[in-house]
Amino acid sequence: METVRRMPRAERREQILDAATRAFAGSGYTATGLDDVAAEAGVSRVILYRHFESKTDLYRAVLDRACAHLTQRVGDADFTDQTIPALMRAAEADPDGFRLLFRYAAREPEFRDLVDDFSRESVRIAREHLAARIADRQWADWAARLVFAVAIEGVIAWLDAGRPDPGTAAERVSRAIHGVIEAAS
Amino acid sequence: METVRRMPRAERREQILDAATRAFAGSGYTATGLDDVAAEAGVSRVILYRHFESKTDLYRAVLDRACAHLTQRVGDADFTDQTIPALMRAAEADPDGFRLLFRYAAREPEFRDLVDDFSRESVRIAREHLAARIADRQWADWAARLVFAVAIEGVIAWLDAGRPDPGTAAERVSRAIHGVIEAAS
DNA sequence: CCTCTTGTTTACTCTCAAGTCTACAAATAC
DNA sequence: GTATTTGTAGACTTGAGAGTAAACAAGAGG
Repeated sequence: METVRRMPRAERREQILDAATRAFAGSGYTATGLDDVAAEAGVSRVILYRHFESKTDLYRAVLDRACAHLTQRVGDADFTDQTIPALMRAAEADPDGFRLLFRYAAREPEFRDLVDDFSRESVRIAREHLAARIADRQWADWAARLVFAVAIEGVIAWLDAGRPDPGTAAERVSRAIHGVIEAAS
Repeated sequence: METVRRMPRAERREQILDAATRAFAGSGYTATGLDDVAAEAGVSRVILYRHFESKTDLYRAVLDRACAHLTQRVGDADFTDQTIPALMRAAEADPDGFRLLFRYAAREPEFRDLVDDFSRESVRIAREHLAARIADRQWADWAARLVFAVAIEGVIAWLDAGRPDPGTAAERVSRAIHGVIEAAS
C-alpha cells in the first residue's frame, strides 16, 4: 500500500510533462491516450485536466518545452563549429524530447508549425552558407535541406546506436556534413 | 450534370489506391478520413467498402503497393552502383508513395512493420559493407543507419527541391553517401 | 428487354477516447 | 484542529469518424 506522493503544483506540472514526453515519444500523438500519459505519470487521469486544458494543450506544452530546451542550448542565430556539439548535448539531455520533435511532431500536420520554425530557420542559414559554394539555386536548396537532415539524423542515429563517445560523435557528424557539402559542390 | 464514369472493378480498385496514396500522403493516416479519400477518388464513401474491408485494410493495401513498386525497382538483394539511381526512379515514378512510406508509415507504430522490413534489410546490408572499413561495432552501426537515412533523405530533398536533373541527383546522393562513409572511418 | 454490376444517397448504429461531474480521502500548512 | 490543496474513484456525456443497411439509378453486355 504505497502512500501517494503529493507535489506542489509547479513540480507536478513538470513531472507530468516529463511523463508525457516519454509516453508520446513511444507511440506518437494519436496513438497515445491520456490514460497512457496518466499511467506513465503515476497519477489519475483527472489530474491532467487540472494542469492542462486539453490533450492538444498538453502536447503543445510538451513540444514547446522540448523546443525551448533545444534553442536554449543550440541557439538559433548562426551555424558555428559549436552548433553540432551543442545539438548533441541537447539530444543527450533530453533524448525523448529530441526524438519527439524530429521523428513525430515534424510529421504531424497539426503540430508541425512548432518545430518547423526551427527547421526552416536552420535550412535558411544552411542555404546562405552554401550560396557561396553552390551557384545553382535548386541545388543549393537541395544541399541545405540534406545538410539539415544529416545533422538531425546523425544525432538520432547516434542515440539509436547506444550513444558512444559524444565528442567523437560530434566530430563525425560534422565531417559527414562536410562530406555532403563536398558532394553537392 | 456530369455523368459518373463507371469502371471495371480492378481498375476502380487501382484508382482508389492512387487517390488514397495522395490523400494519406497529404495528412497521414489518422488525420485523413475516409470521406477525404472518397472525395479524392471522386467516389462515394460506400464504394470504398466494396473494395476494402476497413480503413486499416485500405491503408495496408496502399503501403503494400508502394512497397512492392519500390522493391520491384530497387530490389532488396545487395547494394550496387545501380541502387541509388533505381531508388531515384522509384521515387520519381511514385513520389507520394515514397513520401508516404518513409515520412509517415515509418513513424506509425501500427504500420511500421511493412516499411521496416525494407529499412532493416537495407541497414543490414550497409552494415556488412561497412564492417570492412569500420572496426568498432557501435560506430559501424551508427554509420549504417546514417547511410540509409542519407539515401532516403537525399531523395526526398531532391523531390522537395523541385526534382532537378535525376542523373545529377543520383550522382550527388552517391557522393554524399561516400562522404558519410569517409566521415565514419 | 433483362439482368448484372457499378454507382449514389441518406440515414442509421457502434465504438472509442476526450472531456466532465460528483463525492470522498488524506497530506500539509498555519 | 481546521482549512486548503492535492489527490483518488468511477460514473457520466459527447463527438467524431468508422462501419452498415436499404432503396434507388443507370450504363453494359447478352
